[in-house]
Amino acid sequence: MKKKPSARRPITSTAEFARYVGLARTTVSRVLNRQPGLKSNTIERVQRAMDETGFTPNAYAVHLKGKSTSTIGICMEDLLTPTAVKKLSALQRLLRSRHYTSLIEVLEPGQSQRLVRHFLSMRVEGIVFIGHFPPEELAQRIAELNGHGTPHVVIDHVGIPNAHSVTLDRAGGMVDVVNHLVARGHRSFGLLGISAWLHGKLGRMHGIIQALAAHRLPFAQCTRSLDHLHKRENDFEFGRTLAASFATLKDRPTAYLALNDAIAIGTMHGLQAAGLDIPGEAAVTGFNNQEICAMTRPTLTSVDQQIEETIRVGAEVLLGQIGQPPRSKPILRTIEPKLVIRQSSDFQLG
Amino acid sequence: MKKKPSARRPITSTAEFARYVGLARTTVSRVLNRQPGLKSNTIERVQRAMDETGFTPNAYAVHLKGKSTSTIGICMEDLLTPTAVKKLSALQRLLRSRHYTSLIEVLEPGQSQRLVRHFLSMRVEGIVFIGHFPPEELAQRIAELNGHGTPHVVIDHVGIPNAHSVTLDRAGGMVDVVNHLVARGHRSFGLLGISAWLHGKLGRMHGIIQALAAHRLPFAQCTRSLDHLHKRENDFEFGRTLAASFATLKDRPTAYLALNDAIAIGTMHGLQAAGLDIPGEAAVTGFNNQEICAMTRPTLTSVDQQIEETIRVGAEVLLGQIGQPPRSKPILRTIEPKLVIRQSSDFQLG
DNA sequence: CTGAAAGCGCTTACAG
DNA sequence: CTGAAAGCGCTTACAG
Repeated sequence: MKKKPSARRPITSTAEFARYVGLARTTVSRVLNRQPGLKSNTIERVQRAMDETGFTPNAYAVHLKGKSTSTIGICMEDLLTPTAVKKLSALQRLLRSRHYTSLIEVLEPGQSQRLVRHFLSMRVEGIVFIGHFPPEELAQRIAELNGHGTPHVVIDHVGIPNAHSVTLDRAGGMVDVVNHLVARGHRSFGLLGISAWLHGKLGRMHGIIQALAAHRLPFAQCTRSLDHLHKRENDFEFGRTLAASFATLKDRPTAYLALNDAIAIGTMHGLQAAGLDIPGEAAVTGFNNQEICAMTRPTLTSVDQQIEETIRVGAEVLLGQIGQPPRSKPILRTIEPKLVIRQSSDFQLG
Repeated sequence: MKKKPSARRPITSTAEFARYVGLARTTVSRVLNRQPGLKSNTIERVQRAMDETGFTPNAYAVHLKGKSTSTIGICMEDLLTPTAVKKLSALQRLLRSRHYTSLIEVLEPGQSQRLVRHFLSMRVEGIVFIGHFPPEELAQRIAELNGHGTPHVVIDHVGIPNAHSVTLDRAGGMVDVVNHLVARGHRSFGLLGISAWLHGKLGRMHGIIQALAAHRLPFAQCTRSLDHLHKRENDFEFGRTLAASFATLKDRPTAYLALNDAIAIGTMHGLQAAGLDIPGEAAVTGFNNQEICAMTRPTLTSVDQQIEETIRVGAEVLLGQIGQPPRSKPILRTIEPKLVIRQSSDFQLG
């Protein structure tokens, strides 16, 4: 039976604690820092006293004496999307295994400078940005960190000058999707939410164009977008209304490529509500490969972001900078996503 | 155009910084701490110099001088379930608005003492536990914190001795579910994953029994559980196989109450695969009211946890302890969940 | 506003 | 192992 912790004022300094144990402050410090040349009896006495009193050395004093903080700042766009959270979770676990503590903060609009200052005042050894941020603001922060010599890595956000970054090759993902659908006999494609030409060569649009060209399918004739007809607020609803509009078209596409899983699922609902069979009369694909893809009817083909790999590489890029001279050129690493074929597209046309 | 931050060694102390600004260290400290009686010109000079150099005062030194850390430790069971993440997100936002910094950690099995020590060494002003933990271990940590006089609150986990806690009235949620289904004409209920008699009066089972009794429906005759037939690994699959087994029963229940949304959705798949119409031939309800409930076919009736309210109350309980003498009796607050009726159960039986 | 000084709780040589 | 001492980067009276 463990002794009940005393309800009196807790011990707050090594001096007080050393008096309690009956050892010198120096000796206690040595035990706490696992230094060699100590009698096992002494170590035990200190351990026991720590259990009895619950004493913990003040981290602020420890680090003030020059000991590295072993702390990494993680700046999140939000904690709302499953992929963002998975990245955070994977990163935190990985950092923890390397004995780093994470300082996790969600960036509120316009607060990036304040947030980075907070991280710096906590003397973090590096900062990770996960998600999408106002580009000029992020660029400014990266410039400051580079000026400071504080390591960083930007995950997901492509195109920030002088930023070390890790990005998903979304183009490659769409190439796989298009190849798969073409192999299943599809020649006409509805694009849902993929109207923006983002991310240059790593962007979805680039991949779609590239893949179609490789099959000698003219992009303009083979693809159709109705994004302009509907407002995107709730992704699921957006997909549903898009699908409803597509369903009324005379020569409607046989395959539907959605920006993400929620839009894809909404699309399936919309098409099914219009009496269309999936995948018999229409193939649908999502993006992100959330758990939910296995729970829909039919199950949804999607593109997996390879989050573990992304985070592994991100951490490598970040930790590789610690204690090294600053790099002159930004590091750019690309992650290849992976197509996961499920029922919603797995049907051979005519 | 902002000046490019200098690439030279950053300024790391007020002494150095004061020299840079051309003011006394004392004066700089006063500006940083927004103390009165300073010329606006002086304040501006310091501000400008901070922008130029990116200098941030060392938080470890600041707090060592006795300034409160304004830090709260948040101990999460995991970051895997949407509800857990929503709670974390809401809590962090709320604490931030009160000018508290969050230290977020995920508890790895058996590491609770180490984690709490880490929080204490960071001199947090309180600790929040979110999720379910090994009860004896959590009880031990709570005892230690009480001994220390460190404020805490336990969210979700009921029954920890001497813990201040906020819990969902799951019984109340199930009462609402049962009342709703009885009103729709149901008299026989399949229980999916709800075989354990957890949480006493706040537990689901208690609510189901209570509600059935109020309608003079004998619990033993009216409910059926097949949980023992299948192993619960993946909740969705668990629901699917449970439903398949229920479908083979001669006198199968007309309504199905699932432990959570994933099981409910699996159940819908299983029942539909057996050719049953939902809600025409079987009603299904979930628990947690995740976004996904609006994306299934049919959409899923579920019980909303009222996360914002839970977190609001949790923060109130925690922050209310700071700077106050320790309470002799633990605070227990209950949150009432809210039934959200959707298609999966919204059908009047014969 | 300046400047010198004390002290927060540690770690780390140093001499015994 | 002990004990006295210096110093990390701050804040806060205190005298000018």
